[in-house]
Amino acid sequence: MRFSQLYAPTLKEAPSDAEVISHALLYRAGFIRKTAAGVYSYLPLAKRTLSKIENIVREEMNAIGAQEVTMPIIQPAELWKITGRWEDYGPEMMKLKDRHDREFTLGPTHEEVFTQVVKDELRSYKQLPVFLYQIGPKYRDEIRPRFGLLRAREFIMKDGYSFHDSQESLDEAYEACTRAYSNIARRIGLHYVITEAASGAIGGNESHEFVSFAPVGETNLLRCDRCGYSSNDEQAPYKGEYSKSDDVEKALTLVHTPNVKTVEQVAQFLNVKPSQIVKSLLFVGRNGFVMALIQGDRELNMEKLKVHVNDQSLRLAEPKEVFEAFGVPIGFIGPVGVKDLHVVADHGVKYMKNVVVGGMKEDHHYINANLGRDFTVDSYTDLRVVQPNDPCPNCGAPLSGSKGIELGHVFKLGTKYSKSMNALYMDQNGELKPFIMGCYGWGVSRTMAAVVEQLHDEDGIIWPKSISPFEVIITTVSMQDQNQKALAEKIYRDLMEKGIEVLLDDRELSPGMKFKDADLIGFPLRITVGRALTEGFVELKTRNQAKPQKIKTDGGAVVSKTIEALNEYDPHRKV
RNA sequence: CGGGGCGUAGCGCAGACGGCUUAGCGCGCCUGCCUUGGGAGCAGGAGGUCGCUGGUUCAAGUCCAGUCGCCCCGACCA
Repeated sequence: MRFSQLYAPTLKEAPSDAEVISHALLYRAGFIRKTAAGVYSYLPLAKRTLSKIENIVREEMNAIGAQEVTMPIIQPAELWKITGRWEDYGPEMMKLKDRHDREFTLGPTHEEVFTQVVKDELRSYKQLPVFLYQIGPKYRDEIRPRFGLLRAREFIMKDGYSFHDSQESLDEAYEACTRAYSNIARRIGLHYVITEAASGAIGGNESHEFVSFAPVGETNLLRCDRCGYSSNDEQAPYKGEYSKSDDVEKALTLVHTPNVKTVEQVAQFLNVKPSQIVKSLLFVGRNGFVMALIQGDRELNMEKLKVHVNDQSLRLAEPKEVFEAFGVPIGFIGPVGVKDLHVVADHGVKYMKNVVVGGMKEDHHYINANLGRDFTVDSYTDLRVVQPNDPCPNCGAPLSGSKGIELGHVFKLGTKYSKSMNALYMDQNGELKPFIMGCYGWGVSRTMAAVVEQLHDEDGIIWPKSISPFEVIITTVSMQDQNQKALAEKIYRDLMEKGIEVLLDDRELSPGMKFKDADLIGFPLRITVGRALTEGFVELKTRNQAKPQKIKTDGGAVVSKTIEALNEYDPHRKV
């Protein structure tokens, strides 16, 4: 490819809305343009990189016996109503209607469609297991798209689904996919970790995430340096101590706390520690309100609550809803005197005495409230978000925290979808049984951004060889110089003959602009044909190398040195 | 969806209190000359219904209302 013919509009300045480095660099380097909020167009450079990522994913999936298919993006609402996810997934789905007013969604994920396609054809255990996958666009109407490709409303994903007649068979596919994902991350050149994760709205009982390290990531990682445990903070169980109070129960008292709403404000106003307050949060689910109680200095893990009450549609209640139902602003909600309300508490609440809670009356809180005497709890569970320095659930050592980007997610779904969709096969004993299913996602477009987050410097992107749009760029310093021009052309042809993907910068531009573009786009290797040619040399420089090496132009060394440099190239290393 | 903010040339921005006449600046773009090792220089030039609709006014990018779009913060997940 010749740069003069390449559509790669590079920019000196980043657009003002680019918040994160991957967004700014992919934009400036001419990979992407924004079409709408959270919707991006992929230009030729991006298309090349995305294709390479897709091919790596494809090769690894094929290698474990998964078969590629393409399922429709448009899916009928009925399919989603069968499994109840039209409501559960609800607001996050892009919905549309056809001319007959029939409802559809642009697929955010494809469990229903895959199960539907398979259920009438796979009837015997002899036909199992089957593992299918596809690579294509997905649509999620995010509350707030942001961070460019990292949180888009339209994105490219590989999603796979496996169907089994036994847990052991599912375990095998799950293991295989985990290996495949490790290969993918390794071949792309990402630094990552595999963590235990929450399964969220996808459902199921076991789940792991592949998370690449990045400070802008939205996944909170918890890791144990002693035993190697790692987890998403949505999943990690709290295995620490609960502080137990032996204080004598004092008299319940309603106190005036004007305009004092948050835990911090209450603590300050009443001169108590946040750990002496019980935070009361109201959620709305399909059976109405649920009140959750947790010690004031701890964050509540909504995933844990959803699992505990077995309602994935659970969400934090709007202040308006709360006021309409209870006549109290959210800052003053509390468990004392509530009736006909499902109350769930964190284990820690059991051991607290003389706590501060909302007064269920505007501008009032109770002090010295005590469990059993003043309020009751229907059930207890672990509701805490585990934080750095909490003990490791495995070995008890303090956990450390870091941020990451979720790229891959594997789930053991079990029979959630096959049961509700009546997807049955016949086993050896002639019994009809629901498929045991697994589900495996990998974010392809997100991977491109995640790589940029890990591999860049002040000049631009530093692509790993495996997914760089081109492996080599040849920079012709002066297009007026016929010797330079001719040699650049020759190297260009020689490298292409060896199957190397090379871009020839044959533009009539000042050398500065060519160098800047090359660094910005981030090709692994640059061959400069310039002034050194008068002494019979060209220069060879990897993207992360400070100083170029000079190569004699005669004797075919250029091609061999190029191949050598590409093979040794490690984008993570600064040279 | 709630809160905050922004919409002026392809990009980044300036145009306070209502009036500098013809709405500017930098980058980019076009033409010519010159230049060719880190986003060169000189000269000339093109490009705007000031997001849209309505209102106030002798006069509106500028004030008001509505609307659309976008961005940021807020419990989202590939």
